[in-house]
Amino acid sequence: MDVVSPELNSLLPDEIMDTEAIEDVQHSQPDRTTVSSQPGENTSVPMETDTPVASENVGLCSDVPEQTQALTTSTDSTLGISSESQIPISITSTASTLLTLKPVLTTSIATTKTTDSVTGTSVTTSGLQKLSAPFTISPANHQIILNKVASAQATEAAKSAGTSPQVIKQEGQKLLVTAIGKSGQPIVLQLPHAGSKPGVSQTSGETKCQAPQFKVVAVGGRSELKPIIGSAGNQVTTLQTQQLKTVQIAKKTPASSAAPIKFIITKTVNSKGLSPQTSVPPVIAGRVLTQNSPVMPQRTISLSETHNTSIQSIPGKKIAISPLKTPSKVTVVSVASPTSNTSQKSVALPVNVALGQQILTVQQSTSASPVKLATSQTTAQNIKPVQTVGGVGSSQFKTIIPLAAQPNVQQIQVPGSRFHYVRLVTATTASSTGQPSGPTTSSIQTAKPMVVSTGAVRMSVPIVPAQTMKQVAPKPLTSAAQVVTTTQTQQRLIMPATPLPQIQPNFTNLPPGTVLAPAPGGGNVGYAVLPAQYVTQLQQSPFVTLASSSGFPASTGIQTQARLPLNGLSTSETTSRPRKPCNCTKSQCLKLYCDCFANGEFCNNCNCNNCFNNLEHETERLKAIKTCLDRNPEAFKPKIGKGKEGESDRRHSKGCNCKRSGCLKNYCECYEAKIMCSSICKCIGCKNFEESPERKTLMHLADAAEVRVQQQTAAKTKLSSQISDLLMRTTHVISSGGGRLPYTFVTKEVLEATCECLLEQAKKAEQTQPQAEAERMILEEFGHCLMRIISSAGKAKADSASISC
DNA sequence: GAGTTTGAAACT
DNA sequence: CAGTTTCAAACTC
Repeated sequence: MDVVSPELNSLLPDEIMDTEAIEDVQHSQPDRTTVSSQPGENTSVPMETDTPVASENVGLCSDVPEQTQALTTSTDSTLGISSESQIPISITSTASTLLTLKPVLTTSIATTKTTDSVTGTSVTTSGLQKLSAPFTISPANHQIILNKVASAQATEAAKSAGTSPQVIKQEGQKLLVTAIGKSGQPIVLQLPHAGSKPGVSQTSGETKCQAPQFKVVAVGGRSELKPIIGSAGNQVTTLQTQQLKTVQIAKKTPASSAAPIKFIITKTVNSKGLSPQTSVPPVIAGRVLTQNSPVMPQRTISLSETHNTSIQSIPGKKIAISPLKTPSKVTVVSVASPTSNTSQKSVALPVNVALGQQILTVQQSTSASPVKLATSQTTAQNIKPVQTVGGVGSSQFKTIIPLAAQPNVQQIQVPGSRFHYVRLVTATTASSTGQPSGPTTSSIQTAKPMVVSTGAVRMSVPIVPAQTMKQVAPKPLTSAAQVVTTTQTQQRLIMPATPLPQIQPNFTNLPPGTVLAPAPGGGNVGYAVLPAQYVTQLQQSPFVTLASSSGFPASTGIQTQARLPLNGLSTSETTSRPRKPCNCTKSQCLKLYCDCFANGEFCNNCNCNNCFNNLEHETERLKAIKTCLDRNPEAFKPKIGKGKEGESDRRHSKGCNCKRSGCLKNYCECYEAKIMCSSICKCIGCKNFEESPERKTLMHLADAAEVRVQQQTAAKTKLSSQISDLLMRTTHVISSGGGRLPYTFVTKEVLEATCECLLEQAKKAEQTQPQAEAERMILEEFGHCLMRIISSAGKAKADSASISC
């Protein structure tokens, strides 16, 4: 995948490549630089859909009106992140994050330049949420460490970097990082060195020469650093991931110092070229539809649409995604790579999050692009690995995405991708259109499919105003892209963010499917946590689906397809074992008694009564979640996690309390998770330990039973195959006529004739004595009849053959 | 399938 | 924190 070169950018239509759209926010809206956006501020402008051009690039742009959250390097070289004591950073991660940036690659960062001085590179992420996650900055190393969960780790990391950790709180500086990474994957934003002072203080000339930089370092693994360096001089250095995925920040060189700095962040995701084996070409989501006018209805533009042809026609499959005439909007692109081997994986879809004012463009690029990629991890800045981000041992895929003021979330599902993409939709906008949307509505205001061309995979993403989105069937696209609309029932995957000010929990504790609104006065940000099963759906479904925020039918199959790692089991383990439907009768599925609820899933195809664990009872559900979290902040974390440091085995986080089962029945959570009890268990009469003879016996029995089952299954399969094969042959023979079996000639007429012959013979035999002789005569006659039948059959076969010849 | 057992979750 | 109750899954018949 090529990165659009500056030259090429200049040739591109402004609406596409105009990086100026990523404008100097401070200039135009200086007062917006603070994070705290007032509620309702964003609501007027709906987020547009981005439609990527069919290419290997992934671009995602989301615009958030009036809300700028930019992290800029200040003149004093301190990093500030803005407003309200909390840094607007959204980090999503859990052990398995939906929008997951693979350990290696990871970070999707929306950056935009905020200062017109330009030199300073500012990293802006938009729409961010409150930073509940610890955020530390290491001035010495010019690093910002974002930690999702505990700050202790961040602190340590900062210390390891040689500096004391700092909390960034600087007015006017906002940082949005939409980084979705696995837990344990810290994201480090590396700032320009203090000495270089790339910030506002620099002159334009300095800008050009010195190339103010901002570095985004995504730490994929605990030990991996993925720094991304963006410079003003059209050069971006990216530490490439093992998967050859690159995050690039292309910056259009300003013609003059006065010109705003434009950034294009390009990230190569599963680029075809890089992963030729990939069966599914990378997805490009490319084009972000932004609206300048608050009243504009949402639009989804298909990638195949003609207005994108300019992009598509670009050789090298270069995609330039830029804010469409929305200078002050930010598109946050989340690009993640699912697994370490994900270079093989096909699809990465940009996340379109309606958050900031600035648009970040993500593109795939190749080495040929103006963006330079550096594979060396030893960048000028010492990047210290930081602690994990996200819940430890969290096995659930969760994505937390900042939401706009009155956000509604639409989910984008990408086949073949483990990422979940969420589109946030301002509800008020939808209502402002005055057009109620209904099922199968295809109007622009109500539902317009976004098509993402992924090469072999095409996705149709209906985007519908959240509040009016009820059972909106995806509209088939008739564009040249030949997008096929899924016939699958529209699924609502994410709950609209409703005010839930009290909830300021650790994000990792939130169950998937939860959208949390910001605390009062905390700004227009909310959080969306997406269930992991969506990922599965992404992988299974050839389409991209945007989830509506309401009217989620219980019949949809999402919940039953849950693939969340359960009880510490790997995803693969759970993949083959769909979660059982619950049978709750009294809890309304809003207590942890309910497995669905406990796993952060909506009930679906369950047998529960009076179920409130669905989108139709969002309020109740959110309250229940809050209650659970109040009671136990770890309530939604996986119970099975890593043991103590150095222990490789999984173990129950709390331990069991079994008294009668000997911990050898599924009543025991340890046993159920196929792990042994540990010292933290309070069980009585435990037999679930390594040397336990009972346990060994049980295991042997279980193994034997499993083997038996497998054998039986294999036998059944084989038998079935043989029968099927036999039937196939028979059918073929019969249908061909050449091999008709004799019995097929025993027609009714033949039968009657035979019977007549036998009766006649019997009459004759009656006159014959003894009886044995009579029977012999009848049997002989029967033999003759059979011979005649067979003879006739043979003759017919011969005739048939001769005819066919 | 109904009834029992079990232990986590919820409650006091 | 401990004891009790509630709950739904696991289990038995």
